[in-house]
Amino acid sequence: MSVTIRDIARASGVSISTVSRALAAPEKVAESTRLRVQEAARSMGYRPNRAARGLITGRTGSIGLVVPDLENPYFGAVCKGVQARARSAGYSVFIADTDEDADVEREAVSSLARQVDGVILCSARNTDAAVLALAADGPLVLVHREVDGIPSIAYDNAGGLRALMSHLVALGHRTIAYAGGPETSFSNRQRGNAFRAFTPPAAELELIDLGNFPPTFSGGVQSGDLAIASGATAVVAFNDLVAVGLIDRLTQRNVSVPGEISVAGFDNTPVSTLVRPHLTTIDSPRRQIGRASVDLLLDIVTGAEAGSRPTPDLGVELLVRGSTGVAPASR
Amino acid sequence: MSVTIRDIARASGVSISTVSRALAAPEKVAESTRLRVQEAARSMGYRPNRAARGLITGRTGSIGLVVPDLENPYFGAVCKGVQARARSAGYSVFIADTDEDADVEREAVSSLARQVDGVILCSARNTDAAVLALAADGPLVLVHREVDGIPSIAYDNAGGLRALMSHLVALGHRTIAYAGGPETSFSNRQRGNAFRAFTPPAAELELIDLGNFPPTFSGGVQSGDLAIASGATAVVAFNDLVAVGLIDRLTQRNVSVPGEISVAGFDNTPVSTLVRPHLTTIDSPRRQIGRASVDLLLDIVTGAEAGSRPTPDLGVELLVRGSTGVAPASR
DNA sequence: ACAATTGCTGCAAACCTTTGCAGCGGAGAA
DNA sequence: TTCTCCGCTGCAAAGGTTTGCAGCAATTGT
Repeated sequence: MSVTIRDIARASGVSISTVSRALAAPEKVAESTRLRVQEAARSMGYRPNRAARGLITGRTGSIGLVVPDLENPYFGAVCKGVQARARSAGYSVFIADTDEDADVEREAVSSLARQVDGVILCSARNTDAAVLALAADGPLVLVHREVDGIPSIAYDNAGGLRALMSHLVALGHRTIAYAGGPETSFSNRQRGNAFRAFTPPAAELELIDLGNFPPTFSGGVQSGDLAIASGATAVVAFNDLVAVGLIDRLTQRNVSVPGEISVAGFDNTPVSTLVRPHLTTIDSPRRQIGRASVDLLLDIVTGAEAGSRPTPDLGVELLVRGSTGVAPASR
Repeated sequence: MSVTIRDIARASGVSISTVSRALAAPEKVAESTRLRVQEAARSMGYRPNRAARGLITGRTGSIGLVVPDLENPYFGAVCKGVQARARSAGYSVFIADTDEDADVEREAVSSLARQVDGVILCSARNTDAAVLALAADGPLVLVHREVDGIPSIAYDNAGGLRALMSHLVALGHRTIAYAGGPETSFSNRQRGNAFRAFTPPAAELELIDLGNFPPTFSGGVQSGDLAIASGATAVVAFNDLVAVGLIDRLTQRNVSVPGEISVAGFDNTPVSTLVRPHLTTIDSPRRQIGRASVDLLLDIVTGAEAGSRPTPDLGVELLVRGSTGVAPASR
């Protein structure tokens, strides 16, 4: 069928062990032999059988990635980062979409765990206990979620939110509302906590919590009327999509953005510059998150000593665009 | 380390062959034995070693999926469809993102081909010859692309375009422009050809080709000024993103949509209802495409006789929304 | 010239599962 | 009772690769 190490051994007149070494550990083989073998392998189009290799090494050369929703460009970007980094490290990646379902998520992680070297779990929908149980199936790295004892990658949600708040306060806003995401979302908890804990340098500030909304356009629409009723002059939305929905509703009700109410989003997804006004938002380094999670996972898998790799800078950045402006003198 | 078939054999007092059969071909084993073995396997948490199984069966239980851009929700949706169907058939899926690069695409397909049972290649960026060469590496199914001799899945681009054109003509438009996508895109060729070939039942029609644009928001912006200059009262864009960029530019130039110019997109991506006016567009059955491509691939892999499965209905649907309206009496 | 060392290479086992073949025992038929 | 057949089970080989160990030859040191 396909060409094996044995065919190459025959063609180049050496044993299969030598072929194996010539390809995998070139320094253990005399240069002349190595060249001969490598040339034979090349010309015969040899590709190692990963199943056979995996059988003996116990490693598969692939990793698993579990995300809640592939159709969401946010996770698409994370996937791209994971993808790219894994490829350059010689790994392939299994991707599983859970449709935001905790059961599917558990099933996906545990079935993947048996056939990969490690799993990256993105925005876990499960409880801490369930996640902990999943970690028993094999190396696991969490993204956008922290659970005691499991390595994870996250960016500075709180810092981003504070930057946004400072920006709004500087524009003169004194009554600011937060349109939250799903109650169970780790990121939402971080953002919400940072919001409630925000204390400006000097000014008196009224903070209003509008409640929890689905992290979607229609979630934003829902929050729109509450935002108007609240009397806030600025609203921070859980993410860009919610912000866009919110703006849509405000516009429908003839409330001008940012003239009467400023709106800001989170994540700098592509949609943020597709709408008018363009969205002020926090840019989260999604691809970098993907890359960093692969690095972390592979360090664990290959047993690299902790801290051998510098912690990547996963800083966030405030992008000021048209949807935020100076607070109206009065409403 | 982990529990193998051998451990179960010992625990249940049978040979490893019997265990293997009890789990894989239950009818070949006496019921009492089967129950005993299955219970042991369950309680010991046995999971078959896929590498070992793959080594002997020559099958991996996984498929590969190669897409141009995971961050594009269009492909995200296709991935979801592939994903879901593969899972229910007991397959896992490797996903590779090529960043729209033909070289990366070839590399991805051929490296994946060695470790999966078959590959689904979405919107191939390569030439026909290169795609044909890739098909030699193993079972290959094409999506959104047709190459002689390679099985493929596509939906009715031309039919969708014609439905759109009829809609516009019915609204009184007599000068219609097409803002094309990338020259190398198969879908764009299909849509463009259908556009140029369109012949309405009765009316005199002027068709204008605005040229090729990147399939992005800024591609749409680029086409905006050309659209205005062309004198067309309606523009069909290559896809939703181009349509949104186009509308954005028209709005900036104080051309009202659909008052002065109607705009329509393609694909019904989520963005089509995020903007105002909502986009009239052609809904393409993305998830269904993903599912159908898995079905086709697995039929090939498992050697099912051709035609054993009914051809799925991958019809498209015209969604009329706010961005198209009656043609202005004059401009 | 001999011993010790070093650098390469080959042998063979191991990884876990599937599967063709043969053997065993029991049931039914003659 | 004896033969046949059948259902169930076990043996053993096979699949491609890696790797510890041993062997071999050449080189270096004395």
